[in-house]
Amino acid sequence: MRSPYGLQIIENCATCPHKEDRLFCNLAPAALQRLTEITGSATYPKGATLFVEGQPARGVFILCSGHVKLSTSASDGKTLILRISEPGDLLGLPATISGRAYEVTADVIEPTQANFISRTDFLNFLRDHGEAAVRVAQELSETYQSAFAEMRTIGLSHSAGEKLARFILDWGANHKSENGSVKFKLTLTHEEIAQMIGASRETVTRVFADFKKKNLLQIKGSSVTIKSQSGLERLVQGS
Amino acid sequence: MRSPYGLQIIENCATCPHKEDRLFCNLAPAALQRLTEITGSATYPKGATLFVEGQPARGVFILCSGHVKLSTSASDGKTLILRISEPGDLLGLPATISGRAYEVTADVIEPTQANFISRTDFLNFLRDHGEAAVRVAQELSETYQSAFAEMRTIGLSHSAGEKLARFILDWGANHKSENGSVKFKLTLTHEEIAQMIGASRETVTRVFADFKKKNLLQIKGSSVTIKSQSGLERLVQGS
DNA sequence: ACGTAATCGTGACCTGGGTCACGGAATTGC
DNA sequence: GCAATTCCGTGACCCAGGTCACGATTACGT
Repeated sequence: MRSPYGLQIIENCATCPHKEDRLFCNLAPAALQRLTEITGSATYPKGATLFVEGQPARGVFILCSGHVKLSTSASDGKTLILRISEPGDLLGLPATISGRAYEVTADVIEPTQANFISRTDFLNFLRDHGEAAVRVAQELSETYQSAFAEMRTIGLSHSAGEKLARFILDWGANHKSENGSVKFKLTLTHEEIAQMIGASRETVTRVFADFKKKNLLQIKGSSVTIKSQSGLERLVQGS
Repeated sequence: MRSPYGLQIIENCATCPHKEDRLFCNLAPAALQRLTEITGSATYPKGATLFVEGQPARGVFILCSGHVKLSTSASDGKTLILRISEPGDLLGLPATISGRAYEVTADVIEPTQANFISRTDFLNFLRDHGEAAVRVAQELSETYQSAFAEMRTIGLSHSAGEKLARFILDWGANHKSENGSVKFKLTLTHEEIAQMIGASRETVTRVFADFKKKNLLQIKGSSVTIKSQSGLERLVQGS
């Protein structure tokens, strides 16, 4: 079965590749059963928007495949990208739980399949299954702590070079490729990277050029190779 | 009964003035009973530290009275103050739930009474009382969303003036005093304010002077009066 | 009250990086 | 495979605000 966007559909959670390592795995069978009953699945093309910052929370999305960009933007149009979500992530959790508005905007950046659970269904489910509620609290705590780490690197304003180095190291760690050497595809535009580290597009270009000149990185098209992990790490720690 | 620091001690949660509006109020009596069993109380002098960023989480603190400063700091010594906690707040919740290290440092800035619940006791309590777990998830979500709002104002770097204006409006909103006009005590040093908005001490001084000159504020010692709410609000919204 | 330490006020200076303005390279769409 | 768009690279300019330096004030301990 294929979606309109050439996306392989994952039939249900039992066969989902993220079954093992994610939030609601080893719950009691009854809980799992209930969960599948209240879950609806859908696919989205690149460019679709799951929800928008400020919109009242409708419910949570569980990312099955594809990538989604979470961002927030100021009145003057400036945008800050907070995270690129991976399959297995829950989107819109804090807003759904607290009942406030979504605090970020979620844009699909590549064809994506996601499950949806409405707010009321989800809250009832949690109330009936304490174990799941604790799991959710844990997930929230972790989200909080990473958002927080993010915030530190932006807030305690390091230089643009430091922030970019940190970003590359993080990205490399999550997108390790095969052969041992740290080489990966960086599918974001300079503009997007700029928005992730809180800098301008031009600065990103310049710092990349600088890193290349200093032999910290090698860049060919969208593929990046880290030539000197230690060099980047040295940049990250203050001074 | 008085503590060594001249602090009025609150005997137990039943008589606590925050009983009504806080996290674990209208729980089932059994849950409340269990909660008091696992809660220990203590008082702390100004300057004491409840926990330090990076330390493994021991448990949560419930602030009964006094104020606690939550901050994080970078290797180069720069500090970012995230929040001044008020009585009724839970401190160290995300770290305690997730089992990771405390993500902030909590320093007592005025004599304080706080209750403590150890991590294992707390987790067991949550598992046994699903309703409380949902409550905790809500609290986490809200903490997350405010931290997040904080992050936006710092990250989408507005000018120092904008950030200070926003800070003053927020502070004023939470510390409204009597007579209708917005006048309040600002018990923080310029240094601390600087750390809250991510600026240097001198800049804070200068912007304050500027606001005073523009008749937005009136400052006498540590008491601040907002002369033109609308003027400040105009500064806040971009451009 | 008095000395010490912490805070505040202000000027001079300097720089990181934002902004503007292009032209060239690379994708994308038809 | 050609046009249109989007992205990348780079120079010129500039300014908000960080840093340093130092003196004036205020708060605090004993």
